[in-house]
Amino acid sequence: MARAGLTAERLTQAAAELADEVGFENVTVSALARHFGVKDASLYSHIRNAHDLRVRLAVLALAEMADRVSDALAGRSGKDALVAFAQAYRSYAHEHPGRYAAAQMVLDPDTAALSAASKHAEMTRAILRGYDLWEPDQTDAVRLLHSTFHGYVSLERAGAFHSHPRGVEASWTRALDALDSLLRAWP
Amino acid sequence: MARAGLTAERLTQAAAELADEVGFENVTVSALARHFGVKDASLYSHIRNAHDLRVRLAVLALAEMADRVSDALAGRSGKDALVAFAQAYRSYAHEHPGRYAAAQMVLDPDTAALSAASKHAEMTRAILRGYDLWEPDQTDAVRLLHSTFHGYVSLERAGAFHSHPRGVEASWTRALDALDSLLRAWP
DNA sequence: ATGATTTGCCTAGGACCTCTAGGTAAGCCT
DNA sequence: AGGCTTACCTAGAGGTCCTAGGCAAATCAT
Repeated sequence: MARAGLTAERLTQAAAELADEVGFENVTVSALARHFGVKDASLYSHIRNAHDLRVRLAVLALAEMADRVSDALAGRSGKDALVAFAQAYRSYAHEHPGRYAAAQMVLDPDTAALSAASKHAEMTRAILRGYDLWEPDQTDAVRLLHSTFHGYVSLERAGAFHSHPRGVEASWTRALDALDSLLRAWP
Repeated sequence: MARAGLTAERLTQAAAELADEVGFENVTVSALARHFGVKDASLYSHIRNAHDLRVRLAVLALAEMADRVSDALAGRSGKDALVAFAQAYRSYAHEHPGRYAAAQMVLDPDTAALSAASKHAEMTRAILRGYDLWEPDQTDAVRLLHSTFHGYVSLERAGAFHSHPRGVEASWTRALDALDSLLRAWP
């Protein structure tokens, strides 16, 4: 009997691919075991339980997003940075719907602190260096940007914008224009 | 043996209460059957399956939200309407977290069309009558507002804002100010 | 190389959820 | 009171989650 060579990392990676294929809610211990050709019980020496698996997946997704956004942001500032951030964020969500859904999990504070979630807020803050904003306006703006990006992507995926013919892409571009002008003239 | 007097409506209502208590993902056919003191199988003459139950719950939540927002909007315009809409939306999400989560379900196009989801976009559009916006800017603005409201509430519930001491309430108020000024000077 | 230890995957099995098929009895109608 | 509809039942199959305990493969010590 050859061993499958399972590790928590390989399981998490496979779970991420599975999530993008069949949706985050269908990432189950059983499905993952089937994928590796082993029995369900075999996974429990690598992961604590199903929730643990999903948390690991969420942490992976958060790290990947942070990397992408970080790359996109390099060497840019002002509106250039804003648009680059937004595109990187949205394209990740489109390419990896399952991982993106995982990244929205409610993590307990300890896990969240260790994850790349904090890096995210930090990078949003970096965008604002190109604008004339200082605390506490900066924090308010970070929250507004994050909310809008997440909200847009999540409504888009839920099909909330299909009822109207206006192109989703066009509205997105206009939203970024609007946010840019808002940041330049913060009330 | 007295009958429990189940109907699809009573089941949906109970499911809504259950969702707010234990979370949308824990609304199961079994839990609902336990609540009424009947066997699981008894529910299947009223609902088609577990997914059907959740869809009914989502439709209920969408209708409730539409009612609330509609009430809040009555007789207001401009920033007054914007703030009223936003407060109604956010307070519903806070008071009924389980139903709000249900309302985010991806509904198939037919169900979505029949539900109050369309009424939602229509009302957002009503806000904009107080501002000087016309198509296609109006649609873009509707999408931006909806995204921001949903994004803020959903990140707030996920605990994304806890990492920073700045009050979540203060940022929300500032976000509404910002959106108002954005709508008044749409680029 | 051989024996000892660790560790990866196994079987067995319990608890819970979903859903179908078919049966019994409660309530309504005439 | 008899008949019809329908609300709820029992029985049971199949899936997911997870624990306990066992065997064997890989790794390490001698």
